This record gives sequence, structure tokens and C-alpha cells, in this order.
Amino acid sequence: MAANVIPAHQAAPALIPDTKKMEENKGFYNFNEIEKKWQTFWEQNKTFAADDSNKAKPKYYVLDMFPYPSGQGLHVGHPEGYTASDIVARYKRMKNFNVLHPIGWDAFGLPAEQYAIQTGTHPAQTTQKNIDNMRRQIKSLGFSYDWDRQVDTTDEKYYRWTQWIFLKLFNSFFDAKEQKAKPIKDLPIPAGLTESQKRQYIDDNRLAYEAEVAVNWCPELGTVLANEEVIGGVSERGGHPVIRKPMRQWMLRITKYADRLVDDLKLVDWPDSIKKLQTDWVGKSTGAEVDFKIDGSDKKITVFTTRPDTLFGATYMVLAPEHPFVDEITTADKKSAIADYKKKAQSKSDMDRTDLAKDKTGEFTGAFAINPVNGKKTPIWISDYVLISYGTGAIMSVPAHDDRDFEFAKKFNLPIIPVVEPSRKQALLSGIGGCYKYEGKLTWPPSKDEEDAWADGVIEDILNGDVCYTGEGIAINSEKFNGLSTAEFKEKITGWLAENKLGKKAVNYKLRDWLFSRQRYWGEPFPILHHSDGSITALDEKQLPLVLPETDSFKPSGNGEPPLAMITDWVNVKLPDGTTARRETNTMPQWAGSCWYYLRYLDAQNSDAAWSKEKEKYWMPVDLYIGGAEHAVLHLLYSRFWHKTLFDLGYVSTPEPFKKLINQGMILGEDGQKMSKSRGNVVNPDKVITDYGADSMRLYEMFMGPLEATKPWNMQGVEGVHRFLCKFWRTVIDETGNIKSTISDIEADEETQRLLHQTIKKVGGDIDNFRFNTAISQMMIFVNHIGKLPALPRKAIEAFVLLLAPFSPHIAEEVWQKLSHKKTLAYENWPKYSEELAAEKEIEIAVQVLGRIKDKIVVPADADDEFIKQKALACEKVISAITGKEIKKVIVIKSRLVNIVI
RNA sequence: GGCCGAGUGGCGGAAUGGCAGACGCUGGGGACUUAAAAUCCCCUACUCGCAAGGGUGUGUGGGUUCGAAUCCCACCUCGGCCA
Repeated sequence: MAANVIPAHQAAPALIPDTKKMEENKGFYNFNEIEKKWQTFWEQNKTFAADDSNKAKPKYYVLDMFPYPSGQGLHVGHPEGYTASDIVARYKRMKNFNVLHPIGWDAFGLPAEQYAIQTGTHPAQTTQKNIDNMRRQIKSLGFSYDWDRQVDTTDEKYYRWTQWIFLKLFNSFFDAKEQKAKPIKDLPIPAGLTESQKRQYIDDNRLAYEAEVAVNWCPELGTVLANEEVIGGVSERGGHPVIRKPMRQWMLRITKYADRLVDDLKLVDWPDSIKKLQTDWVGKSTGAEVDFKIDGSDKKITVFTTRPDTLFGATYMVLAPEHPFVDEITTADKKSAIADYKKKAQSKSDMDRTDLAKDKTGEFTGAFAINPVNGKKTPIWISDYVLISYGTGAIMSVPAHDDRDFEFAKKFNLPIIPVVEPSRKQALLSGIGGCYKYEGKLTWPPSKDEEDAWADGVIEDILNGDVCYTGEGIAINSEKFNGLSTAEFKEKITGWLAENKLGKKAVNYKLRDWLFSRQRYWGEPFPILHHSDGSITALDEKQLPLVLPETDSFKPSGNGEPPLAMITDWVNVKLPDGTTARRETNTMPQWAGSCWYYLRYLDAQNSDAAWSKEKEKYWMPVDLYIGGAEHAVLHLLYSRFWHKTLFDLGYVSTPEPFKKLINQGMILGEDGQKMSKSRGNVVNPDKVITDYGADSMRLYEMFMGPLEATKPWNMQGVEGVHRFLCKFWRTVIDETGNIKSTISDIEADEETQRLLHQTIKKVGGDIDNFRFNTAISQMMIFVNHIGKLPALPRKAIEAFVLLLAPFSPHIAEEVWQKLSHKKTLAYENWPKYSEELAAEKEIEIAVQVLGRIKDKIVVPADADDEFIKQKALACEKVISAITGKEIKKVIVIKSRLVNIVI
């Protein structure tokens, strides 16, 4: 190992003989002391400090999703992912990689603030206390983090740069043609604008902008909540009522990146399920925007539809209750009913409104629109199943071919005109009638005729408007477009609409711009000033950080004013030109700090820049990112968005931040239920470590099952792996704490040699594939074997210690040291195996007759097929099974089995 | 309702087209011990049988294949995410 790579290997710590304790706990080893000793050693010697400038080794960046330092401390779920990533980090170091493995604290967030409101304790205090506790817990597990790179999102030295990135967003616009962000100064400004129009135009193009949006306002919590924080109309935390309310908010223009966020998923090695979740979240759909003139008005309603081919079947229109035209077009006799309905809709969440299972509601406005394709008058309704935030906030309703429109039409007796006729096959595929599903392969068709009759029945129902058909087919009731297929029709009608200036091809996304402000104290302040003339400006980079002001009142005012608004001497700013301005009083959401922490790790101490370009170039992208699946959409999407903006502006060199992603599964309580305080099934890692040691804890978490799986905790399982470590200890260490006298420089016998090489191969291969549970099984098999040997070959023991080291590093270091090694094993070379030595000499082969096992034979590993075949045919049991029958075929699968077909 | 994942002994799991149940836990039996703990050895899917031995078996039903836990189709159940 090159000496320049490891920061000085000082003399190793003293050996721990501790014979007395060994006597007392025969069979145990003193894990508490050993673990403490090595943790201190690693820390004092900075054993795991990453080297930013090592050109001799390939780099490897292993990242954990950093934790929120909660008052409850670590949960057994945390160490699962952290142990997996630590095993990979330690393994890669031994495979001669220069490894970056950092950790930090995602420390802004509501719990500390709620606690502050209740007790008056400053959130910074609570946060520090929690961080200290969690750091102690994490250190007690012996993870190989480079602690000098620790970040804390609430530290002004950190959030200064979060604010800096916000300024980058604020000072950029998205160039639609080039599909990338550019500095706002390069924004082409249309000629002939007044100064204030110009300013407005610029503000409207910034990636960070202010807007009046309907938000989930929770009066009790005094803040806006994200959709996912509202469950069934009440807040997730505390169950307080939530209402929809338009408020001024900061937004980030993530929608501009919609296409790139989807397309670039092909650049990363992530589970398909996560890629799909992200793609669906963005929810791109292509279709057309169509203009409907309002009867007796110059106004027109624009709708977005993915099915412009069904325009002739549009029998009514529906506006979202919040649509700006509603009040204007409502006829006098309908005014009060419409007003009532709007009020009711206000209190419903989007989720309640769009729930298919819920009964449809709505009101007729009294107004009509003109269908542009046939000039027919169609009534305009409002209903809460149409959302103002999706598409244009208005739809054309085609009840014959859309489930929700169909339900609505049935309820309010609106006409249903079918305009798509499916073929028999399409009718079968639709699943209408619930008879059976036709999947292109007829496993149970009664007969062709019966099937046709059934399909015809379905088609008849569709043509009568008795059922809703959402699939494709041939156009009917569509005048000159009759007979076209759905795809052809879409193409033609979109062209026709464009020609006649009645509509155009359009793309719509489910993804909304990111609501980026919170009415809370415990978050990053926005580096923004509001001037008396209504304009907004950003602070200069050099004025950062804008530090969160001290206060002892964390309670929101209740009218939407955040706590910061009440700190008047902070809010009101006197400018050099004598004018005054108010600071932005919202703060950023918790996502902000976690969007870019992986970049700060690269250069955590840098006070001149968020990170240096060289370091970014050297370390990025993250090679392996491990964390919970709960962040599959939002955190990863937000991070990728920021990263892409930084990429466009030239601050990072890769289009994607995280190359490979793995989600660890959930760990359930011993009762198979989700761990929770109320169920009383929470397992405390501290207790496990005290009772069995960190090495056993780590090993058990990995031995439970596949990393991605959900699996229940079992304390007896911890005991099992603990016994394995004790057994290994006893096999190599005697009762006085010295290496056993049975260990010497003898050659390993053939079987031991073979098992060792098989173990090296399997453990390495399993780590490469993140299959830690089976790697551990193999190590158990090895230890069971050497435990029976009267004399132990030192070389084999040493190789095994290195294999064990990534999993249970403390015991491995201690044994390594007792084996007279002077340096940590962290940078020893990973043992190599030889295929030849790993290969079995003789193998057992199963002999089947017609696929049923009859006997087993043992043959040399290199026996040829003919030899195996003859030997198989000579088996007594085979002979008795095949006597009198003709052998049709003999299949020989090398080193597996023989199958005799008769 | 949609999407994703999973269903294998008493339990966690292994085997991804080739000997089902590796490894660990639990349970049973034995050795050591005055005794216990610890440790070591043996057994531990179900079923018929005194035994030798046989049969069945990877959620259910079908299919592909010489051969299916594994691939295909349908269904059932559970879990997660989204609505």
C-alpha cells in the first residue's frame, strides 16, 4: 500500500489482553472495549480521510442520504443503509479505490420549531443537542466516514451557499430553444417595453419567481403545507384543518426541466421502479389545446386534451371552480348556486376532488360555448373534478370516452355521443363487461363465435352510450373525419385546428412549479429585498450569508405572516440611497439544504466558494447513493433539478448527480409491524450495541435478508450472528487474549484452501452485487470449517480477517493486530482468489429419469459428457426405472445433472 | 382505483431454467458439568411406514420445456407508493 495515500499510520493502539474478563465470559470477546479502541484510533489517525488529489487511484464516491437529527435519535432503519454503504466504502478502499464517504445533518425542519413554540427552547439548541446525540450513535457503529467533511444545513457556513444557489436560480432564466438555464442578463427583452414592464418581464422569466398561488394553508400551524403533508383535508402533523388560499409564494421553475428530468434518466443506473415513479411524476402528455368561443362573448376558453380526436363527442364543458371566467359568464339566475359551489370546493383538497370513487358534483353556469369543429352550442359547467392547476383549468367533456366525464354526464343527464368505434379485438382488450381479459393469447376462449358475439355486445353498448370506452378505434359521428383511426385523426385534427387558428399541438405536464417558501422560522432566509416601489432585488453574493436573526418568538402570527416578519429591526432595511426596503420573511423548505449537500462534501471547509471546480471534477458524480425509497420522487427530483441548473451555468461538470441508486428496505418490529412508539416495538440501536457490539449489529442488519427487502427484526437473529463472531474469536484467540498456538505458517490442506478461495470469490462478488446476506453465510461456512481444524494456516486466517473487515471492522482490526500487523487493515489489499484453487475436484451429479431424481453419482469435475452419461446409465436405480423402455434422449448438464428421457 | 413489489419449512431467508430449503434462528436429542450457563455433536418441510423405502411439496389454476420456486397467462392474498 502506497504510504502517501494513507495519512500517517501511527503506531497502533495497545492490544487488549483483558484475560480476567475472558475468564468470566468464556466464549465471549470484549467487544465493548475493542470497538471503542478502534473507533478512537480511526478518529485520531483520520484513517478514513479522503484524499482530494490522488491521481494514482480511481475515485469512488459512496453517499448516504443524510439524516434529520431527530430527538428520538437513530432508528435501526438508519444503520441498515449506512452499514451497506460502509461495507462498500471499506471494500473499495481495499480494492485500491480512493474513497469519499461523508456524512452530515439535514437539520432544518419543523419538529425543532414546534418544540421551540411549545417550550421556548431555541431550535438551534435542540438541533445541536440532537446532532450531538446522533453523531455519538453513528460513531458507535464504526462507520468509515471522513468526519472532517461533515455538513450541517443549519450552519450559516453551509446555508450561505444554499442562499448562493438560490441567487443563481433567481438570476437565471431558461432558454427554451437551447433547453438550458442562462444568466438573466442574457435574456432577450422585447422592444418597446416601459421600465416597469421590462422589470416585470425579467421577473417573469427568472427560475425563482414570486407568484400568487392557491396553497394549502393551515391556520393552526400557521403555514403553508405541501400536498403530501395534507391527508384528507387535515394536516399530517396534528390533524389540523387545511384550507385552499391564494397567497404570495416563491416558486422554482422546475417545469422547464421536465423533459430533461425524464430524458436523462437513461443516463443513470437506478431501479426501473424509481425511474418510472419519476417519469410518472413529471407526467408528460401530448395532445392539443383547443379554443372554445363563449356564446355571446368575445372570450374563448382554452382546453387541453390528449384526445383531440374526440372533439365531436364533446357535449359540454367544465371549468375548475377557480377559473377566472366563472363569475363573468355565470348568468344572473345561477349566481348564488355557483357562489355556493365555489365556496364548498375551496375546502376540498385536490386529492378529494379527483378521487374517482367519490360522487361527482357540479353546477351549470347558464352559459354556453361553441364547439369549434361543428359549431354546436355546449353548456358550460363548473365542477371540482377539474383542477385549476392542471392543464388550462378547463376541459371539454367527452362522456362517451372518458370515465369521469361519463360519470358526470350520467349524474346530470348530459348527452353522450360516441365518436370512437373499437374493433372486436379492441373491444375485447378494453375489459368492458368484466367477462375476461384478452391478452393477445387465447387461454380460455369458449369459441371464436362466442367471443365475437361477446365483442359485438360490447361494441353495441358503446355505440348506445351505455358504457364508456377510453381506448382507440375508428372515428364515427365525426363528419368528414369518419373512418380515421385514432392516431390518424389526432394528427389531422391538430393540423386542421392550427390552420383555422382554433388550436394547436400542445404538451402538458403533471409536474407543477415547485412551491419553495414556508412561513416558518427554522429555515434558510431568502436573500431578497422588497422595495417600496414594489420591485424586488436580490442581495449580492458578497452579502451572504444572510443570517437567520435571533428571536425568542417562534410562533407564526396566524394571518400568514411568518415569525421573521415580527422581527422588525431585521426586516426593515435602510439602503445606501436612503430608501427603505423589507426583507423577504418567508424561509426556504427543508428540501433546499438537501438538494446540494453531496456537493458541499467535496470541499466542506471552503470559505471562498461552495466547492472548488477541481474537486467537483475529480469526485463527481456520486458513484453509489443509498437511502430510503421514501425519497424516490421529491428529494431526488429536486436535487436533479438544481444539479442541472448548476450544470447549465457551468458550476458542475456532470448532467446527473447520482450514478447508481439503491433503496434499502424497511425494518419492521419483532411483531412484523411498522416500528412505532405507540406499538412499543421500537428497537434501540444503543441497546443492541451495548449488549452485542457494533460489529454484531452491523452484521445482523446485513444478514437479515436482501438490502432492498422489508424485513422484521429478531433479537435472536442478532444473537446468532454474535455467536458467529464469538466463534471466530475463539477459533483464533486463546484464553489469554493471544493468537492461538494452533495457528502457524503451515500450508492449508486442499479442502481448506478450496473453501478459502471459494469464500474470497463469493464474498467479493456478493459485495459487488449488494448481496451482503449471502456473503455472510459464506463466511459462516468458512468459520464452521476452520473451527474443526486441529492446526490453522496463518495465511488463510489473515485472508479471512480481511474479508470480514468491511462487515465487522472492529473485531477484524483487533485480530489483525494480534496477528502482528502494525498498521490498520483498512488499506490492505483485498485478497485475490484463484479459479483453479476454488474449483471442486469431484462433483456430485443428480441422475433423473423423466425429470425425477432417481440417484446421484460422483464424477471428477472435468469428466466429459459421455463418461457422465455412461455412469448415470449404469446406476441400479436407473436401470430398474428404464428397463423395458426405450431411451429417447439423455440430457447431460455439466456439473449439474443428467436427465434420461424415455 | 392506478402503479410497483412480494408470496418458499415453526421463523428470517437460499437457490433466477438443472439436486428446493444453503446460512442463521427456533425446537428436540446427546456429550461435557455436582448442576447450570457457555461450547461441541446429531436431528428438525409435510406425509405413509416398525424399518428399508415410498409419496407430496415453493399462494391457486392453467401453459411452455427433457426439466419450472424461477419463464408465460389468469386468479387470490399481503405490503409499499400514488390518487
